[in-house]
Amino acid sequence: MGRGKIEIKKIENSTNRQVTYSKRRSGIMKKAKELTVLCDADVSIIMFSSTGKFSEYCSPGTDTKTVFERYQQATQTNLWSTQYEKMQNTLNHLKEINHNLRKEIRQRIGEELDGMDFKELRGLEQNLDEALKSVRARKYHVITTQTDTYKKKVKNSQEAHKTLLHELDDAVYGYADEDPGNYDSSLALAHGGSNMYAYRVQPSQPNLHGMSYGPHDLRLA
Amino acid sequence: MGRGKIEIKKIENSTNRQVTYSKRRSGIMKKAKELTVLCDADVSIIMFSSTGKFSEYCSPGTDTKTVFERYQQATQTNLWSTQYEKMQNTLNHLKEINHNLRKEIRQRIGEELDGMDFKELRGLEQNLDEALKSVRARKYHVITTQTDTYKKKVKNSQEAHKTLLHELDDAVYGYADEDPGNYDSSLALAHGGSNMYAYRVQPSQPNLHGMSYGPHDLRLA
DNA sequence: AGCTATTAATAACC
DNA sequence: TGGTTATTAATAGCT
Repeated sequence: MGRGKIEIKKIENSTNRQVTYSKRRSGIMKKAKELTVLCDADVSIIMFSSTGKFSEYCSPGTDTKTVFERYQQATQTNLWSTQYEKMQNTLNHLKEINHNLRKEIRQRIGEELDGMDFKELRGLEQNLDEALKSVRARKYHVITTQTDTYKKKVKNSQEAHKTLLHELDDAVYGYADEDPGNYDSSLALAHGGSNMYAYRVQPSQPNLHGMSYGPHDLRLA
Repeated sequence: MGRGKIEIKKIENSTNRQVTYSKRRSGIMKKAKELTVLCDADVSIIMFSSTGKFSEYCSPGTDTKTVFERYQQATQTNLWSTQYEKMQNTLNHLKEINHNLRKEIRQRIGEELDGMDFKELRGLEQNLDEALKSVRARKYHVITTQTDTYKKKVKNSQEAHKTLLHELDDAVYGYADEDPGNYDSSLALAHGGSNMYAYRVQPSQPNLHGMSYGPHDLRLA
């Protein structure tokens, strides 16, 4: 269809090749558009010229990504399956670990003990007992340190106070100072805010519902 | 180009539409082949008819996947990055949760208490104390149940034994029976296998090193 | 699926 | 690139 018939073989003249590419490319694109409209089809065309110039056509009403996903469905060859599966496996692995960690915590809280036999219960009991000792030791360490710190603070304040008083004595007038610090606050802490730790398990129960990744179901239950 | 000019609008007659699709499709595929040869181009065509029938063309010397990767390069749009990022976020989220769960367990074991203030330590102490009570209660429940079960078993065995002896008396010859059951096993359990629970934390430390997903770094630390 | 009158695409030219 | 035109190629309507 031209001034002369041509043989279908590579056009060696580079300029001619470019010209022909350009013209025939628009021809194909036009045909694709017509097919899309006439036959209500979804068409995706991607092409690169010999010089690497990129062109594409995609039917309106869809997009290249969608077409490509349908293509993968149709050819049963998910090009990303390897990556997806690895990720999925990792996610499942983490989920399982998470589950186990949660279970362990529940058991350490004293819940969900039904599945445990005597041996395990005995081990847990000993373990908790030792933990309790550690926590108590640490608690006493902290309260002692804190008390000491306040003692020192008070002592320093008192000395500062004395010094001030001396300085005031040296001067003509004498003022009364304010309370140098709240010595009792550590004890207040010690008795208030009971059972604060109980909330700790709560933030470990994340809301991961409704997360999904297209064809692969990755909801985290 | 036909017996009459046609308007470029959807062909309502389903049969006609199918026929036209089929003819024009082969026309486009032919054009694509010619373009490939004449102009040394890389072409990928994917199409779906209105009935969902899939067809493709791809220039020899490349493949759809490669073309698609070049397409992504050309358009600067990694179509999977969104999905990857979502997954990555989920993985990071899970990792963080995991980390927190582990930390909580370590604290419940009596380790890593340095960062905790007095209030928290006091809460944890109370919590552990209650847990310990629950575990002990459960332990006693289990051992009691187990002991009762064995008692009943032994009783039943003894009665069976008696019955057998009576039957043997009725017969002419008398046989000595075997040990009817290991009554002591529950007590053996009670004293053996100490601290079995201590190993429990171990399997919660998975080896997830060296996992990666191409351009996105998904190692799980 | 074939046939063919007719339209559409395009090779060679500017 | 973009336009013109002689010519070939695609295809609409029919069987």
